Amino acid sequence: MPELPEVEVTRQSFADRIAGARVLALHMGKPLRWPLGLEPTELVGRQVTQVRRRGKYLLIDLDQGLLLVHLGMSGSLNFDQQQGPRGPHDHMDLETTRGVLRLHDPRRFGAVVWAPSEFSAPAQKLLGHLGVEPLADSFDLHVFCAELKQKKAPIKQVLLAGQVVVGVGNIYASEALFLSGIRPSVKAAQLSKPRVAKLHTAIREVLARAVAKGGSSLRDFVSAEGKNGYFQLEASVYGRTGQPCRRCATPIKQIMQGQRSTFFCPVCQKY
DNA sequence: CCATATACCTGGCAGC
DNA sequence: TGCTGCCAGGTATATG
Repeated sequence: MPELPEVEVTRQSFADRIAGARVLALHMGKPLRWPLGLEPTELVGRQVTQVRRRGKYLLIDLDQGLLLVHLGMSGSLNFDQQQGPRGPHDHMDLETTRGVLRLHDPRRFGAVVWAPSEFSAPAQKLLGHLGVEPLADSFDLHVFCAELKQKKAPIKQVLLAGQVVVGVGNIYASEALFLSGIRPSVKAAQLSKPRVAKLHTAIREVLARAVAKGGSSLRDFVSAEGKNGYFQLEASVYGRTGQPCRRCATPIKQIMQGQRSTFFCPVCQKY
């Protein structure tokens, strides 16, 4: 489900409300991708100081240590004063003095991992190799260009890998490549500087616009406030196999790259 | 080190 | 109606 925009929208929907809360209890459901890494009772009494995001990870900072939360493919967070009874797919309840943060994740590709600091081994195992934040000023065109020059894999897969730039998942990779007129199968190193400049702009625009619109609602995404997003209503290529390109009316093509579907317009994306 | 395949898990849907 | 197979927003890990 969640790419950078959905994770960021989720963060914004509860960060201010949970900041300052004290942990009353932590209940975990079925096993997630990785074990929590400490006894849940150890967290009782700790204070939530802030909620940050790094790539698709949420960092819930406590006055001592932090929780790394990943939504995987099907996860969503809900923060409310009172929650109903836990369902079969609710795998974390973080009870605090301000409300309960609940993780709902049917496929359980998500994770909640405790780390003593963001620089500790358990945190760095997950965060250490991540690329630059696309919406930050540090996403520099010239650095981006230089990094792509060293990658001979197809540009779509380089974007998805997250080692150059984070947060671009399967939906937004296809969308950004359409906006910049790039064929997803082109090797990253082959892209011209002007073309990379278009891609750099497209990534920022598509992600920022999706955040502003509340994320995508393919299937079941909802923010922690229960609102759903509207981005899918205007996807240019994602999920539009065979439908006419919005710009030139040519049928959108679908191919497989690294076991993942890619969507593109064969006429508008030639570079 | 690099690029690609695999594994994790459940639900929804198309096709028979 | 009910079964089967395939597909789904991610990414660490294994494999070549």
